[in-house]
Amino acid sequence: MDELLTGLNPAQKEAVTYSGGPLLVLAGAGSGKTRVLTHRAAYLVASGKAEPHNLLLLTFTNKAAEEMRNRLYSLLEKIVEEKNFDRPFAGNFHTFCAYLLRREGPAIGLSRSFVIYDEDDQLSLIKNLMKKMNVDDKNFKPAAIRGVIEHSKNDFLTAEDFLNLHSGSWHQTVGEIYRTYQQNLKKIAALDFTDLLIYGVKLFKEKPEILKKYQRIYRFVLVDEYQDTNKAQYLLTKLLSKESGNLTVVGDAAQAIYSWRGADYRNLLSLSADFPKIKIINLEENYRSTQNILDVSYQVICKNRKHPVLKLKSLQEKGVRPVVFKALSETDEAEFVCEKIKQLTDFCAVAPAEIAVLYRTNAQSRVFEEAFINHNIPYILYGGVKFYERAEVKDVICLLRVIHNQNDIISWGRIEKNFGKRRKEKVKNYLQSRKEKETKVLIEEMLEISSYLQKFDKDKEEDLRKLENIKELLSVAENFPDLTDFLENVALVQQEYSLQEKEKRKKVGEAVKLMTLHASKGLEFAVVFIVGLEEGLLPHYQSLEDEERLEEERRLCYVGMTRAKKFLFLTFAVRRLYFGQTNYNDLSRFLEDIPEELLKKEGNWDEDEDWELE
DNA sequence: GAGGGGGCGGTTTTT
DNA sequence: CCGCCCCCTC
Repeated sequence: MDELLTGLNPAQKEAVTYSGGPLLVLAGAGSGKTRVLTHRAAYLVASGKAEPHNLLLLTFTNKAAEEMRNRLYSLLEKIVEEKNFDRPFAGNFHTFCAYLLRREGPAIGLSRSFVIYDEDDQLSLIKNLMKKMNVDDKNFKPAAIRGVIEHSKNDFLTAEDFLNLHSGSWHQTVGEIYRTYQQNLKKIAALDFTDLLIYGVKLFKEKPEILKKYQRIYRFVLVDEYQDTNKAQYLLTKLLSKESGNLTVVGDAAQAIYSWRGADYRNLLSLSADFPKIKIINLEENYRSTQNILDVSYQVICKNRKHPVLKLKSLQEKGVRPVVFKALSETDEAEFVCEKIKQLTDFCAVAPAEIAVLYRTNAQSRVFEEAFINHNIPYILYGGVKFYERAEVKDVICLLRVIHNQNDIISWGRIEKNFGKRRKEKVKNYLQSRKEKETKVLIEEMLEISSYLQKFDKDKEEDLRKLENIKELLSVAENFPDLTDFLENVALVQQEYSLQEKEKRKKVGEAVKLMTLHASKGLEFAVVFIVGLEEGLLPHYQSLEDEERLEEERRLCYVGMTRAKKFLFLTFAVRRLYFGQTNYNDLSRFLEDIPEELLKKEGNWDEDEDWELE
């Protein structure tokens, strides 16, 4: 038990051992927050307050969930073996809700064998409905409508609420689409991602006896990255822990960067109202960055007024001042980054793998890719199409989904479109005669009868990659012989199996990382370049008019800066070619917020050029 | 059913 | 400027 506390600082220790009910841990960047959460969970077990199955650990993303699970399981390994305990549930909200609804869904009228629709399926369904309803897709963009529907659902607004709330013909039409969309999901027995969460809440609200059952099982609810929860997730955690009061949440409002998809950092703050006796612990010791980096980051984030900001203290040395580089153009900027990388790797013993280039938009990556190729710098580009979203993979999955649920008209529609009418008929015939089989066998047989693979030309590199991906899918299927399990994993775990991903993994240890600021959350690097610090880019031009959104851009900048352990470079370009247009942007207001003496200027500054340009 | 051409849109992205 | 999506044609 004591080994769970060794190496923790006093605040961390207090958070791990606190036994008085609701607990809110405000954990700054690099302050060891996942460590606190997992150690607390393990401590509850070690001290005999809970058995592992009484714990429920939740977070938003698979990546974070996996990290959390691995760390916790290794902490619990010994005791689980000794006492023959089950391992606790540690996963993301959607997976938990899917588990819950497969079990208890019938109580609120759901089919146990519902399919889960992803964004692509949602769009197909919406387009499908719009055609039937004779709505033109010029004035009514399916993607926009999908967004509106999702937002409404996140706010627990039904189609009827939506129609009552908005007048205007555009909204009335969208409301009608929303209503039809929901009806169709019901008919198909499909749930979209948001449904998983809101039906989870609905279940608990409408069936108190079921809620009670789960409250008694999960006597300790622990949530990581609480600033990323949306309304439904907030309600879920609140409902589950209402009886026990044992809710532990960890988060940092200053790192909330996902409000555009429904996350609301105010959930972190409203907990105090819902649990008046909540204990609040601040983690302000930073193990990651030098004090110089933290000072610069603080100057940026402290301008935010709508949420508390922690003042972090570094446990590392003072370090060197972050550099601000003025580039003449976007190519000049990329050249500077290459030069610095060469210097750092050649003379400062920094490994390329320890370096990251972070940008606001994916479109900025191209220039860096070109420069890295020219300079022979190995790199990995993050972002791009996901394995399960690849056309060929999705096609095969649709074959399986119609086995699972023959009413799935969206999958049938896709099969007809991508396989042709004749092959679709063959698939239909096959379904009449099939027996229970393992997933892999099912795929093989269906590929055979639909002669799908013949679509591809082995001599074309592109097609070869697609065949490779299908092969990969087959080997995933080996791990999930049960079809329902397989489809659930496909929908919710979304692990990467693509060939590209394998190549990436091989390079991880030796290449510079290129990614968006969003993608960098939770990671750390010895050297960080934040590029394109310009008005219109960071902050992004679509955020300039709105105070809330500007604050989020500022948090995004802060998240990027606090990824850096030793060296931080901030760059901007006076002139930039972007989407084929030359722009002359002012330097970012976030840079102007930093007192000049905290930075070191490099690049094309004019003699005595004022820091404050405005 | 495939392949070419025109038009348009382009922030971030997880489940 | 690039890439995707849709539609048209053969």
